[in-house]
Amino acid sequence: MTPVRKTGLKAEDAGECKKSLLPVRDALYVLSGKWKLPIIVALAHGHKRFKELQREIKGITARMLSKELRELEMNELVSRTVYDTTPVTVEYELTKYGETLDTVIVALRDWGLRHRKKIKARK
Amino acid sequence: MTPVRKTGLKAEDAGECKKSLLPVRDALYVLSGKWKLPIIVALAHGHKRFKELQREIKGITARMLSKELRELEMNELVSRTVYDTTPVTVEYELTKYGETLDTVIVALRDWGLRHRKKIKARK
DNA sequence: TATACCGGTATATAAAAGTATACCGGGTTG
DNA sequence: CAACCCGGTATACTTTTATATACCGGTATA
Repeated sequence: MTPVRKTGLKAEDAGECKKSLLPVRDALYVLSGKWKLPIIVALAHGHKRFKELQREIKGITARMLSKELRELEMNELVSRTVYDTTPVTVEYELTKYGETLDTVIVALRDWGLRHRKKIKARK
Repeated sequence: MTPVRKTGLKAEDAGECKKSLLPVRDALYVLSGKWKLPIIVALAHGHKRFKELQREIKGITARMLSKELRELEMNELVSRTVYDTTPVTVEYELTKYGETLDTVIVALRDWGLRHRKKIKARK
């Protein structure tokens, strides 16, 4: 007896499935927190400065923006470049690697859209 | 000038992208919390009773299991069936709809695996 | 009769995540 | 000289999320 599907959830045995829990967690962790997505989306259209981001992302405090940017930077999803202008300019940009999140964000969006419709429909 | 890619992050204009933030959030919300994934994975191989789940998912308390199952049930990802046996049996099962999470979990897993490798490689 | 299993709930607490607010040095503009 | 912009940090606080622990009624088993 071999699995019918290669990638499906039920196709894999319990051991395999449990092993995949960690990578899934890793991916979710990278996107976790209230502000990561808004930041990624804001940077998807090109580099932005700190204050630009803060103005564009409604409601975020400097503290959270700074913290989340640092985490994204540590995961190499975002790059930080300091320009020695006056006053100093700091530019944040989605890295090439950061752009690979594309796939997973699209998957989340598509399922999310479907879910929204379902939830609305049942009222 | 039209976008080169149809589904990519950068392919869409700012408005479109911001709109997609909500569905992405919805999808992430459904998977949010420490125990949702472990529960989904445990149920991916067929129905389980409450205590079975609790035994299988190491470290979860009855309170959290109960709470997370209720949330999954509200989102129609999991069904709850009470059998009038003695003692009473309560079975939880992934719904057909719950199985559609498949795609997004696979996307997360694949990116997560890639990310794991990257992080390990740079040490 | 005592003990254990089932499927939970209630209460209290701890830990994590997010917010509010003030402040910093360096530079520029009025 | 005062006020403002930049790119943040520090401290204290609130809210959310998760844990620990005790307990419940009903039934079966020793």
